[in-house]
Amino acid sequence: MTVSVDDFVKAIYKQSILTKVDTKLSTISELLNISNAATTDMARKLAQKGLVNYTKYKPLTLTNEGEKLALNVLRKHRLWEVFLYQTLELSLYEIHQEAENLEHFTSDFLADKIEEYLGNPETTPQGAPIPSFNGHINLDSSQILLSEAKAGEMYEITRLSGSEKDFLDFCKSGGITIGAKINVEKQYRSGKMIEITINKNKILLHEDVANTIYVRYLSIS
Amino acid sequence: MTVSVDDFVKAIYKQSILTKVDTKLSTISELLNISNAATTDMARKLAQKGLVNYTKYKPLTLTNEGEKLALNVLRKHRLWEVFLYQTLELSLYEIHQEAENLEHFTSDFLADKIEEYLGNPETTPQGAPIPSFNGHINLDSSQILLSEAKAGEMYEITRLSGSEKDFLDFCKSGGITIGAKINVEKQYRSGKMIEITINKNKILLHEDVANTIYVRYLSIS
DNA sequence: ATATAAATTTAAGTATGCTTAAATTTGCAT
DNA sequence: ATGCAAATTTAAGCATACTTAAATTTATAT
Repeated sequence: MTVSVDDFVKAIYKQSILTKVDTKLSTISELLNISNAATTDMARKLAQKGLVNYTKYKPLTLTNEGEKLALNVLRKHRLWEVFLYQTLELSLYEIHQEAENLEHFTSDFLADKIEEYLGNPETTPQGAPIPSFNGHINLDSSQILLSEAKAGEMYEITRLSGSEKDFLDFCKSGGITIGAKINVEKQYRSGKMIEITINKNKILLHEDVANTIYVRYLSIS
Repeated sequence: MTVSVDDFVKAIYKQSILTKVDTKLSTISELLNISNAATTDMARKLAQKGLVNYTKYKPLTLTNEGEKLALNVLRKHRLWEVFLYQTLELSLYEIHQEAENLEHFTSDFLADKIEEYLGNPETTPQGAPIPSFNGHINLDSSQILLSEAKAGEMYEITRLSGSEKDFLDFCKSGGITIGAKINVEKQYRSGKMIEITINKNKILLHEDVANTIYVRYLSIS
């Protein structure tokens, strides 16, 4: 498969698990930064190849085959992230950038070797689950988006799914790291903001940010 | 740069240091397994980009810029080879295959990190010198091709430059490894063969094979 | 129900990196 | 020096992965 095909199925996959609504063609165009015409083109080609279900004017979904490919690419991406973080000590931002390139040119054989070397890690340093070689992925249902957390309750941060430098720098400086305990102080629904405290520090987050942070409910605070 | 461009300048570079004669266009076509028409096309495009010196019907050479690019790609290739061999314990054949893909998608930044992690290795497991980040390469003049070695003299194997599975398997099973001491028994110039002994074992090699093995002269045998 | 806005598709065109076939140039042998 | 073979270039064409602009379909609001 080509880089474009990998990225295409990966985009549909990520979008489909992120939001439960159907994946609009234009959403994929935006994610991949290509025109709608190019997306239509690709959708037709990949339908032909049996990777995408495509009917004119309808949302895009992956076939089983397409999902398998997406998970395979995601697996390689995430194994590289763990490796680059643990072994070569790159930053959270750097590992994403490098893995984005390496994922497309990593054989299944090499991915297995990396996985073995790392001791079969379950998640990346950002807390993302790593699909197994056979396409299984651990979608932990106890994790919810921070934007969906209840005010007055305590949670543990389990995953930072954003990959932008600003986001990761902000999280680091604010103590928003995997495993950190937080209190959700208030949800400003109309303002699309959420107020949390970490180690007595108040932090106000916009929904866009809270939508890329996953947490797990801690019953007793 | 694209994969094709990387491979093109790499092919010219390798060819130019391997043989001292001018690099024919058709040689590059063969090495890259593309048509002469495609090579002509690429040569014109890369001349335009300042990477290749190209005049119709004349041999191909690299500009300084082109050589720098070739050495940069070679550096990444060879750093990956060391890494895959030492850290992930792949075979000599496997490391070449994987590095061939990874080399094109490795940032200078990542290459530096790998180099640092490995402790600034001088050569690959096959004995090939690793160019430095600034494009310097240690072309050890004390090394000669086995095919040019003198009968009756003793040599040390310093490099296996072939990358085919059969070649590497043959070398391994015959004890032809980096650092091994050999005696050159006879040069069958007309038959393009050479007879050597390693650990009392006689081995007869064809010129094609002897041309991918580098040795260093050992004065006292 | 229907106009209109939004989303999507179609059409035409571009760059890259190839192909094969035909034309041309170069170099070597006599 | 010339004529032929080998090497190279030109020409025409193809697939991929895009672009913009125009046409069409779908969804929404009144």
